[in-house]
Amino acid sequence: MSDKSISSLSRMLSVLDLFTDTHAIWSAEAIAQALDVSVPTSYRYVKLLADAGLLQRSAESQFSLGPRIITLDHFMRVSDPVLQHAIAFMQELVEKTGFDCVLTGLYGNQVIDTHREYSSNPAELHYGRGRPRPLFLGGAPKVMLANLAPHALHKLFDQHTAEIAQAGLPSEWAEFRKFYSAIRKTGYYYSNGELEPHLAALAAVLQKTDGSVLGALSLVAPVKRMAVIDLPKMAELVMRAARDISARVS
Amino acid sequence: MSDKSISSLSRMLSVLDLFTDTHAIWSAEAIAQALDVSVPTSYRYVKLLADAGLLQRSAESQFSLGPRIITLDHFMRVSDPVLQHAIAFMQELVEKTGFDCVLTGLYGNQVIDTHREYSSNPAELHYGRGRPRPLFLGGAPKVMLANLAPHALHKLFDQHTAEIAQAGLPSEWAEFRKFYSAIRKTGYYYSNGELEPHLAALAAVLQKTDGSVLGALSLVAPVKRMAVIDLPKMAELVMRAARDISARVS
DNA sequence: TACGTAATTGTCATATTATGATAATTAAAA
DNA sequence: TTTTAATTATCATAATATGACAATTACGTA
Repeated sequence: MSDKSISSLSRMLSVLDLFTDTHAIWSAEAIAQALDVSVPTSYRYVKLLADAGLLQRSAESQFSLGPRIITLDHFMRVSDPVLQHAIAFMQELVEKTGFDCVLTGLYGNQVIDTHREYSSNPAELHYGRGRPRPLFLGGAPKVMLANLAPHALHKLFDQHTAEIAQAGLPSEWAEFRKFYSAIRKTGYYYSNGELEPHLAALAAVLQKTDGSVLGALSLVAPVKRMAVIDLPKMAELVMRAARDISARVS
Repeated sequence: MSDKSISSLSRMLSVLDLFTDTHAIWSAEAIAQALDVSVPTSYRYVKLLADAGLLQRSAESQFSLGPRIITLDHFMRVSDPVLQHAIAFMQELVEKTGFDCVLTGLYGNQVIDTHREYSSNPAELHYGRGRPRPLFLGGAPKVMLANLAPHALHKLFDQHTAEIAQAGLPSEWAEFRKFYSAIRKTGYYYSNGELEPHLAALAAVLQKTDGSVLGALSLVAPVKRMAVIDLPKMAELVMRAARDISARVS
């Protein structure tokens, strides 16, 4: 690590990291400052990225993320086998329960929702696809981590000490492992107000026949609507759908 | 132009161009061939792009588009003012008409659908966000081009002679211009089976107060369901929504 | 329209680093 | 294990990315 001369290639790519939901527009000059490169170089980066469609000129000598991202995301969706097979089952779950249904993926250390089927009255003014989520809060990450190979889980444990403590999870590896092991045995996880105070979710894992994690399937609803729900029955529904999807993908 | 030594930066970015909906998975070796670089270099590219999250390792020493694209797309959606304001109006249109409602954007020479509100029985097993669309077919591109500054339209005319001919549009600039001018005056365009034989669409333009094009708003439905539709009334609905959205954005 | 300012692109010498050939290592398969 | 393929490391060299500076273009204002 240290500061082993960053390659220009990755430096150019790091321009994209600047663009977030809260800071969606950057000037060439601001980019130059942020990356510690000269202004002409910043313009060069921006030009190349814009030619590739990853950035676009916005009003007033500002730049924002470009249309190619939308297209690439489209390609991902139409060629994602999990998504392909999951949608029908998700729609069915929504119909049966009246709750929102969410599909989540685990990419390295990143948990991202990849699809959401909305009920007629969605649980909230929704985030939808692409929202980055914390690794240790909420149902979907729980069931995915619970089904990871032990060494993979241990790696995450070592890398995220602070986050783990903050989420109120055991700081001892043995305890930590037991916690997730229990979830795996249960087969689902019910999260009550963990990610957002007013929302509850019930999640089950999607996995290939070899046991590797494909993602997670969740039903999401306002906490107060959960009062009258038969949790085991709902869990059975979600787990069956998760198994069916998993089977289709394999 | 000619073959003025392509920079390594853009060559690396061109890796992304290889990934499409029909060819979503590439090996490092295939990439090396496609870009005409050595295999080690191909691995270098792939590694950098994967570190940035734009690619990810797929099974069996293959690579596919990565999770960062999903996140970036998410950022685009939550920070896109047109999308923000359009959704409510689109939902209302769907409710009133029972047809699907589509939001489209024009990015340089690219027409891309950016959002779709589905009716209870969607017009087709849908493409949704991100589908790249032809420039000269269908309603949305028509109304957007019709409201471009003349010089911008002329530029497109010069660059796409073949496509224009194939779409059955005038090959003379004067005629071509008149055609689009007429659409602009009408305020909307009704496309019957142009993009896909069984679909009809009615589109109106979204534009800023200075006249620049923001996008297009369309209602889409199967051709056969159009038999009983009062076209002028429907046009009025779409145009009003388009004006309302435009006003909000400005 | 012309002017003045900021934004953007071009030029060029130099240092940086991207590249291919080859070798070494790791991962997967048998 | 052995064998094969996949991936990374090494290193000399050619390629090119970079910054300083200048030139140009775009843009708002008088």
